[in-house]
Amino acid sequence: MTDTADTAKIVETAESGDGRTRVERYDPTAVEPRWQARWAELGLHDTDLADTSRPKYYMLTMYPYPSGDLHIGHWYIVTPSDALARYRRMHGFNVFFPIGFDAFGLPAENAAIREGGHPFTWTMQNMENMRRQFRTMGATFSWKHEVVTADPSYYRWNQWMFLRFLEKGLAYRKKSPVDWCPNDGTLAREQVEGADRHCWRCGAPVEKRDLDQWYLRTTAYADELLDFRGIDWPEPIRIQQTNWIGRSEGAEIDFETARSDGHRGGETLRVFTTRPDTLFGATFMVLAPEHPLVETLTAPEMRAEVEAYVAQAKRRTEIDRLSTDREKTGVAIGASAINPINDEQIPIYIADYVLSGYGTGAIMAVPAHDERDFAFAQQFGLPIRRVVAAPGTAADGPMADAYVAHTEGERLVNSGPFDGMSADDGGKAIVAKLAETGKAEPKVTYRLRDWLISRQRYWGTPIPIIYCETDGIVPVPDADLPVRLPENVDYKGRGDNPLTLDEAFLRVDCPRCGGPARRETDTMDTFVDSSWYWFRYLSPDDDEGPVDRAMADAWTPVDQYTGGAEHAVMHLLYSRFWTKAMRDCGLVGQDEPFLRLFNQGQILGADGERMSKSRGNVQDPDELVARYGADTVRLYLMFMGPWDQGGPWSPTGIGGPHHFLSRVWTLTIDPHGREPGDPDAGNLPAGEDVAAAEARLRSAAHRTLRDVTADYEAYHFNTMVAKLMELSNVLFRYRGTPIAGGAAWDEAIRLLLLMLAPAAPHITEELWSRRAAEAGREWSSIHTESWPEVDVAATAESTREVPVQVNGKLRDKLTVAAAISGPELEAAALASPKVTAFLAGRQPDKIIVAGGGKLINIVVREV
RNA sequence: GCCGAAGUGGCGGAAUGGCAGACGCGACGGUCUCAAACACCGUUGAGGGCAACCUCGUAUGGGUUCGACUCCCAUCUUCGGCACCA
Repeated sequence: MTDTADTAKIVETAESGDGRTRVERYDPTAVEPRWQARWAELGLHDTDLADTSRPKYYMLTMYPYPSGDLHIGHWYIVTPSDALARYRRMHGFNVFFPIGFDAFGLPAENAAIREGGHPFTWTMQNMENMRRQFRTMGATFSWKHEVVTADPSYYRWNQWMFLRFLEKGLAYRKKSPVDWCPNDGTLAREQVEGADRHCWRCGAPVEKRDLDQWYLRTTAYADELLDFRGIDWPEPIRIQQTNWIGRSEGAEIDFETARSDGHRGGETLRVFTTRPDTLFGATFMVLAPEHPLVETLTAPEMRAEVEAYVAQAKRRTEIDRLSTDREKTGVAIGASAINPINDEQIPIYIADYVLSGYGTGAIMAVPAHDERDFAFAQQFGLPIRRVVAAPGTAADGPMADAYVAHTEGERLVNSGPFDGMSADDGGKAIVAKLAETGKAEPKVTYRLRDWLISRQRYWGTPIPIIYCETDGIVPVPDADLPVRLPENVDYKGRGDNPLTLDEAFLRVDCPRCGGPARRETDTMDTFVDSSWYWFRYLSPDDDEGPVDRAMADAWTPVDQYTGGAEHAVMHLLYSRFWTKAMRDCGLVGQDEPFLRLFNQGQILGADGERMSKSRGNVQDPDELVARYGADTVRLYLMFMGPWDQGGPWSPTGIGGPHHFLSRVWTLTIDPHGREPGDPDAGNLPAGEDVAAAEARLRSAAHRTLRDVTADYEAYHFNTMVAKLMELSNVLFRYRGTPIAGGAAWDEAIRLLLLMLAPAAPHITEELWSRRAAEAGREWSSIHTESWPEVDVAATAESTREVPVQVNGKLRDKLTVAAAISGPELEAAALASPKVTAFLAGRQPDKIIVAGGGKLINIVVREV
């Protein structure tokens, strides 16, 4: 890859009348498009996936939703990722850095309903605009591997894999409630507004409606998903996923309902508890309002009240129901249960703090040892009986709070034959006792629920299922895939799914009996698309299967995945699940999708809110690129702060990086220039001769290289840029002096450009080409260079500064030989006049030489 | 509410047990200029002092340590997620 044809000549510097040199100024608009075109022409970023001569590196960023325009948040994700991709290439890796679009989803439908267009058109136009904007960044995406999830060649494989999961028993159908508007059909969470829960479009009150829907069995992998061995993920994400999965060990225990007026008793009520040791403390029982036995158990005189409560609970959100802050509500249903361990009769309540989807939807309430049960018991005047006592605590007597935590030496009390056992042993013994008669068994439950993938919407992957009157649920045969979305749809300005009205789509012959049948009209959650897209980048046009196994084996797992922490428990967990499910279908040979994860922060609008068109707080990068150039915008985004932090967007300060790049430009093309304003211009610093100055410059350059390399590795881009600025400041100090343009200077410039190249690819490429031209070398891209090596010898220093503290307060700084010994350092510190003044004749009690002589602290008793 | 994260100059931030405020923005002063812009050099946490210097200071209150922005406990505030936004 060599070429000299359009390499610019170094610009002549001319003396102007005022004695100042006039050099060509840094003009990114002239430089950037030229190099972008050149890189594209040379195919610099099109990864050859078949090349095995170099080690592979799969660099992935979360693909964008084509919302319309790229905003500065997209740049914030991509810019450092691109810098890393370039950095890894300089280390000899064959880097794959693909891009695509998460093209299905709600906003496209909203636009279609609002504007009367088609989600397809809206999405395609947005993608075209975003592709253009991505190109102005100079990102090294491998465009020829692009994936668009709304394309039948992609979603076909969602359908195909769904059918494999169905065969494996990983997909199933179940009734479950949705938020329903009579005019606009199923509503998403964000489409339900206000405390009274009304439809965002038409304002109608939102109802719950039970629909038959498709689930994926994520819970089958719950234990495996808790195992993070072999992947290097941030601890907060691992903790969040662990808590989300929420593994609880405990027991299921059967209570029988008691005979009473109008009720014969004898039904089994199974509860799940993590605290079987507290069974003697169960003073009432609580069912979820949705529990199937509520209907049969409710006493006639309670029926009206219970039904009203059930209706009210249905309208509450889960967050609201689980709030421990809210006053406890509930209703006694007029029935009792019998505690199997002591035959005690306890009343049955329904309350919305018990959820039907967790455990068995019923609990034994132990107010003495559970905070929510305690609050409920207080509210309803129910007995609170202590059954676990910490050492020194009386077995009886009033309790001000639930005793939940465990204490060393605690014992069961008020628990009949189990009194005196530890909570742990007692729980096991109680379960074992009941297990003899089949009334209890040890059980593990999870907070994690199976994944509901059915969506009552048009703009998604059709679920490939046919309903036949004789054959029931019939999968679409593989040969008939993809089930395509019909193109002509009419939303009629409403939110419900137009597929349900499309006769041509709906009517189909049953693949088994040939009789009349009906297609499933639900489509898949868009999280299905994003659960495996990185495999498809490797073989986007493959029509034999979803993944090319050989490619997947060679290139996955992904080495580095970058995206927002807001995806901690959904997308990132679904992707892990999907990979494991694919593995179990024999499609891939790995357990985990992403080896290393990094969560970059989120750029908010200037108002501190999430950027969105409706808020009008979106920062358009095009404007900034036109004004400062892509390199400045890239550098500013990296310099703003730590990458994992994000924060409100403010362009204040973008002048800093621009200024820095201008200085790099000036240093490279005009080393001998001088500016007025510096009284020392042209002179070496006092006390330095040429040799000392060159040694100092080399030392600065190689220290910078050492530190910048560490910062790239640790993704500390803000300090990386700061260190390059420091080096440029050092170089500016030597500009116009006798060492400017010499060997040490030239080496420092070379290192500076190489270190800056991944972050600011255009200006470095331009300056690199000019240096080549000046030296009469043939051009080759700076982006094909190797990362330079640190000269450790050059970084050594003969003296260093040691802070001296007295009682932890800084009192002096000593300049000492770098190789000074500990005792010598102590002696020097004690000899310091400032130190002796503070000691005022007192003998030091202790002298601490910290960090191998990095700091000295003299401790002396205060008088 | 529950789970996770973050609070440091006028502003973005640096320092992850050892010199608080690197680097940059802004502001102020200067050089250059007829002038302005650009560029370049310098000053810039607060308070006190002529000065050398001193005191205070990392959301708040406590603790551990020779030494705490950093570790522990409690509190406050802000942000992300809570299963149909992506």
